[in-house]
Amino acid sequence: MLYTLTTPLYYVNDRPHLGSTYTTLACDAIARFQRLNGQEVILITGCDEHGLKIMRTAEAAGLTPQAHCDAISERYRDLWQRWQISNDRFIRTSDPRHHQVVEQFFARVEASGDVVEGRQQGWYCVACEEFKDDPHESDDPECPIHRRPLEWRDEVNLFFRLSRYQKQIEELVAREGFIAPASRRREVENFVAGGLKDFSISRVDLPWGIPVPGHSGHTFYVWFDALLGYLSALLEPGAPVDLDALVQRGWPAQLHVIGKDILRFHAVFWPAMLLSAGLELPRTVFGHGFLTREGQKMGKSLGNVLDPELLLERCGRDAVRWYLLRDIPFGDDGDFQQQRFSDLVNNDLANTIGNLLNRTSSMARKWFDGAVPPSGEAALTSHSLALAAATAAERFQVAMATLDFRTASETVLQLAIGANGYLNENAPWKRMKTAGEEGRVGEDLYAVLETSRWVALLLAPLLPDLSSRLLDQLAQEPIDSTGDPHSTPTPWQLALHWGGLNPGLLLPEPMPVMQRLELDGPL
RNA sequence: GGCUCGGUAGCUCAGCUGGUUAGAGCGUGGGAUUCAUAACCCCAAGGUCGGGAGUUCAAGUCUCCCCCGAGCCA
Repeated sequence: MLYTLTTPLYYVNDRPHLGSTYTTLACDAIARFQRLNGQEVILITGCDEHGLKIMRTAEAAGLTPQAHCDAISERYRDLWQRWQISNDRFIRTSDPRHHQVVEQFFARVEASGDVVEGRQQGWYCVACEEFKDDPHESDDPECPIHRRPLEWRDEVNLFFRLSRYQKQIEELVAREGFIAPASRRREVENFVAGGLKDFSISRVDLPWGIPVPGHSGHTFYVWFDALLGYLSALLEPGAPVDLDALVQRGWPAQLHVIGKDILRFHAVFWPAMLLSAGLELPRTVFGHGFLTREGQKMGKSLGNVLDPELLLERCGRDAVRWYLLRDIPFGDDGDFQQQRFSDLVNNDLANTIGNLLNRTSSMARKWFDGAVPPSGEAALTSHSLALAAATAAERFQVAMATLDFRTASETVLQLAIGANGYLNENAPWKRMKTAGEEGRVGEDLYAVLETSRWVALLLAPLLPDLSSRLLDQLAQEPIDSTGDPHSTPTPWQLALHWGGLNPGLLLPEPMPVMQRLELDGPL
């Protein structure tokens, strides 16, 4: 079975920010984890490019909308590449084939009798691309979110008859596991319980959009078109556009990962649209929280925006991934604190995990001819570290499967802490001074080296780079979490087998696998 | 205004269906050690679990009221 998961299709209004990077990193970790376990994964990301806001942004920059979208979407594509995101697709809603998908989808919705004309009158926020119900002062109303003036609109639009799906959506939304984390479910339930209203799916006089077939002058409302990008991303290159074929190509998605602000679109409007078109519904919609910085909202006006490009350059992939995945409960809001960021990276990655391997490897090399020592008793699965490793791997699997990156990370870390403790307890450097203890020293070192190998393996989906550097220091092949599916047990699963490290294997000269972060001045 | 979600050690958070002296990591202080990226290991201090009332043999954990923060809807 295919495991399809999606990031949002990011709106090309502006360059990528940390929020979208966070979402994308998390999805990448999930995708890698699933692949390691043998799933054939399709990780979809991309850009949402239509709408009035884009048109105006482009105008302000003196560009055509297309040129503007080309430029921004390229930045996204490039950024994800530099973060080594293992996305399988990158869809742009200005793609001509996406237009065809939208047309076909609309035809189905229309055939279901779910498209009606209606008059839409009210105050409109261009930034939200939404009508605002009843602003307080009608003289000079502004958007409460964007603090920008609303524009009066009075137009005849096409409406999607969402109200017909009241019952089905109620059931869907109440379903265990559809909306995650569960703490967000009630809000959506209440919204649905309030009665679903038909919503407009077209705009008039908006040239930067996909024309609605059979309704000249109308283009599709951005959201209607954007959500369909998830389908377009699954099209087979070159083959004719056929919605029915998508079932073979990975639809329905197992998981939509989104920011909590767009939960409603994904958990209410989107499923109703799919029902209308006779397509299957996604299994889970996960709304994660937002990031603040040192307790404050990030924003241009405050000038405290954390730039993902800068973060990548100055701190590297592993550091940022670790901090975001390990320290922020996925789903909750999180606060980026620089001190904590460098504390965690230095303590966990450089000191605990990196140094563990470093100290052990150098002892092994010094006293066992530069190689992995004979395993002896340490090869037994009843060895205390073997047991710890097995338990950690089990917990890790459960945590990752439930998107609990925090617990998963902590589990790996605890394994490394345990191994460090084991070394201090058994003090091979002391034992080595008494004759006849070499055997025991070798066993202890073996057990710790083997544990390090497990640490490296478990880190593969979370920190693929550090994982390979650790494995490299252990003279092991890196684990590929980007490629084609493997039948189970997969190479990764097979590698997670106590005793997999071969005694006698020559160890490379120890080098720090993780540089400590020395950040002077704010990022 | 209605609703939702939070309010647990200096910080970030765990605490399942109520039950021994409330936990972890970071930070702080002390000790031990030298294999190692001044790293690792051990120990300690620090909490009237937002406030109040109630249910119970027993409440951080249930009920009600209030306060604070974030958000959704008006």
